[in-house]
Amino acid sequence: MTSNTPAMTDLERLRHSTAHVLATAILRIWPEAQFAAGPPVDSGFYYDLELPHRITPEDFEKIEAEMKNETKANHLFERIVVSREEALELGRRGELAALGSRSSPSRFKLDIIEGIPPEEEISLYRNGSFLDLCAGPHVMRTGNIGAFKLTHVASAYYKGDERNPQLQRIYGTAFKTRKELDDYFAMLEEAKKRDHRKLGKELELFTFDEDVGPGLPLWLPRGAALIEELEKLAKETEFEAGYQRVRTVNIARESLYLKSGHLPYYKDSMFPPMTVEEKGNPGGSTEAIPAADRYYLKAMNCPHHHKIYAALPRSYRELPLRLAEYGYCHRYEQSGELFGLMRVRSLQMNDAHIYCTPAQFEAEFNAVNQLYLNYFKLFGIEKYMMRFSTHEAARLGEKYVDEPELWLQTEEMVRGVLQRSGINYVEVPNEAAFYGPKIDVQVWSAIGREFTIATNQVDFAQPKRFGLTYKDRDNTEKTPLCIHRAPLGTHERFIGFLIEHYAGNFPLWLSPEQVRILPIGTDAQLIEYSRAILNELRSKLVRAEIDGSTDKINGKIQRAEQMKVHTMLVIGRRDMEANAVSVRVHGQGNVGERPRDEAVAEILEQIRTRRA
RNA sequence: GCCGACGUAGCUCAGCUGGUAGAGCAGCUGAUUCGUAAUCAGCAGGUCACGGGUUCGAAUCCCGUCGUCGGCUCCA
Repeated sequence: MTSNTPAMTDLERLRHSTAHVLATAILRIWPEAQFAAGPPVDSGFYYDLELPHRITPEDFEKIEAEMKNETKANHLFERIVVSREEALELGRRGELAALGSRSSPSRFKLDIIEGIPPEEEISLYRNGSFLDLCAGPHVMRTGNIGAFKLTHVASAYYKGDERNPQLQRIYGTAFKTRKELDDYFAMLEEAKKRDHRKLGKELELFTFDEDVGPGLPLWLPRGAALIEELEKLAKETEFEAGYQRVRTVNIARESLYLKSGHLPYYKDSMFPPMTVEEKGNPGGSTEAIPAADRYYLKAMNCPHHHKIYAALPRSYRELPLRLAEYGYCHRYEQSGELFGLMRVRSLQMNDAHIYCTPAQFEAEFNAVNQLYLNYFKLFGIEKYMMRFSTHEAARLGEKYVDEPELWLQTEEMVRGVLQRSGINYVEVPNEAAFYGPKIDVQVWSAIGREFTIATNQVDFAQPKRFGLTYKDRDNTEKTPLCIHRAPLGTHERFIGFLIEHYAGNFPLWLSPEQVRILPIGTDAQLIEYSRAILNELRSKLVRAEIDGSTDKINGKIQRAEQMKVHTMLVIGRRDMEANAVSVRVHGQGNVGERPRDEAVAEILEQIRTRRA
């Protein structure tokens, strides 16, 4: 609210105005409330405030009633331009974000005024007796706000800095019409059904257990099937693209992470080390052995991969060298950050490191971006955004390795790749990895949450730290560039995303249970026929099951549908006699009788081509 | 990590202002020849997250711990 009239959509304008109405209502009930910022957000608006009374959802009704009074009064939103001195004076008298003069100054508003650049105009908005520091814009009158509702309370640090006081943040949403508001809440209800945590439980994909630990998912057989399919996809794709697979261990000595530079930059995100005392020598030698050593659980694969690079002398002829691994990493995320599968402490990354010469960089970096696009096409992901994160010169040596020229040089290379390939991207300063600039890919889950699903990072720092070199054409040793990439992110987050993306209705190739055979009745001959089909499918590596329960056929169908089994083969006497099966597809219902061989062939083809 | 809310059978949930727990589904047993979204009956299943405290008495009140969720900072 401190910049010049920012561009706002009509809906944002309406919601921002609702935030003012919210503040008006709160002051009617709690006149001592102090307000900070109240902007519109994607799903509505919020206003941050400081108040001794803890606002709970039970207070919402009362607050909404006051808000209603304010919209009924249909006050004009009046814009008033003041001088900096006038604004400060009003703030000192407590008249900003207030209904009139108060004993205590409007402390947050005063602080906000301090932050407004001197050349910028300072504006206030008044609706009825409520006056607030605000850049606007607003709707004409409070009565123009069609329908609103408060949704939840949360806490937030002032200006998002944990050293600042914690404020109460009240969230709400608003629309032009009642119907749009109702539709919005109906949509939220629908979205809840897609929540990967709910579906993960219902479809028996994964579980968390207190004894195992927070943020450490256990994959049930049906979830593990999803993992295996993704790995198969990645292995095939990467093999074709010239990657080589490697395998590395889960722990390493402290010295590895000191060398990589992770420890100073990344320590907070790693599990604390374990101290190992080497006792004696199994070989029986009496020679002294280093006493104690600290080992860390690996939080990333790169240092291990660098060691694999270093294991052999490298020639320019071998480059680009692409080392890939689906390694397990462990990161000590803050407890408050954990969120279903989307934010966990143990993760399996679709990781690879590409070592290349500067001349090869553009082609390699671009190939990785293209890999993303191919994957997105396969999964039908249409909405995504590439974020190009760069360094901040002021934080060299602290957040970023102190190599000013290399930063500028590699950032320019990445920018060039992006521009020449015509990919849509946004550039965000001060968000790079400590070792180089990067591209993150953001996607939106069905619930509307934004996630970083993939990453493509340049690393000019670690190869040097590890002393990685290659013998170039001119017989000199040179340091390669390294690209860290994870197009499918981690299994945990990617599968969490896919669950919501498909609402649990996976395409056949991914489906945890691809086919379920449902015999009608328990006739011995029929069971034998059904089992023969089951065995045939399994011999072709199809994840097929048979429902051998004594339920009636409707009951069997119900259970299979509830588990979202992709293809159901209903088999009765009629089918058996015709050497056929009746095919039912989840989401489509009965698609009719098919000759057995044809039905099997069709299933295999659909899996082979990973058809949606 | 910080602020707040929540934590009852495998799952979804009931249990009012304290009087030592209930349903449906799933599970088990038995019966049921059933053609495209639930066949019937019986049985079994809970130290009400964990640990303290208040009380004659606590799933219900208080404190602590753990976990989950909504946010804040952070990230794949």
